[in-house]
Amino acid sequence: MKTIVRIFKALSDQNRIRILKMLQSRPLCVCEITSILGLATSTVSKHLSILKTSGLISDRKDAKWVNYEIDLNSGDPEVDRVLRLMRGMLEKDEVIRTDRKKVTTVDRNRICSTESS
Amino acid sequence: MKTIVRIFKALSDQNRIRILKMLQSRPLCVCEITSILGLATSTVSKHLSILKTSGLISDRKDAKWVNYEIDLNSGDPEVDRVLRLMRGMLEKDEVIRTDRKKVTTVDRNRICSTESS
DNA sequence: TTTATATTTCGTTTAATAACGAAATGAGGA
DNA sequence: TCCTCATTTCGTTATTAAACGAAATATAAA
Repeated sequence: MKTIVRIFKALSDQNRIRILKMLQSRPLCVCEITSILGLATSTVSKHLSILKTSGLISDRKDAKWVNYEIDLNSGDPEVDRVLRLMRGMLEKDEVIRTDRKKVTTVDRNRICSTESS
Repeated sequence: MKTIVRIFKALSDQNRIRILKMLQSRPLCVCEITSILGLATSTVSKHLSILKTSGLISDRKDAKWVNYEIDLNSGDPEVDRVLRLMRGMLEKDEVIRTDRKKVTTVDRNRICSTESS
């Protein structure tokens, strides 16, 4: 039960839903997500840790970046069910659509470092 | 998007999940739910209003009671999807199982009024 | 119309959450 | 080793949420 509540809590925030929907396109690093959401890095990092604790996503080191990705084969059938649900949701939402476009054009080598947006 | 966030917020509380799972058995009035959860009436009423605002449940007056029930054919496909998801979830959870048992034996004519549990 | 009772609303308190900037961590490259 | 830079953690602040009891509503019965 605690697991399920944790999953729904993870999804009960607009920014975390946006992150999850972005990750459906491809794995992203913290700074890419930060530049799309327009939040502080520390805030995004916190959102990602909440999603990770819920089991919906996982992280993987890649050179100096940490890539976050949707955790398929998490082993938890409840997580899989929710991830399938999220696949079909919000596909026509305007916020999600523009986030998706940004995901295709964002370049971590430009975006990150000292520069902004 | 706001609708979806509202739905997940509604489900991000253990007591509200318990209520929703109870309502899968049959419609219940506020005092029946109150006696099973062991919370104050006003608290349960608030939980029910949150679930209702999310579109997951609806209420119907019946004599001096207000029956709450799962809102099938809500018209909203996202609500239907989530309700279907919840159907298959937590079926083996201990808390949910004991709640279900209590639902079958609870009698609003005895439970309500001045008496407790 | 009065009384009883089921439910909602109000006001308050306490706990949880989201946001930020600054400082700490940790891994790669010079 | 030392520096750089992406990320996390820490400390703080402001907002939201959950709980309660008391008071207000509303409906049935007397």
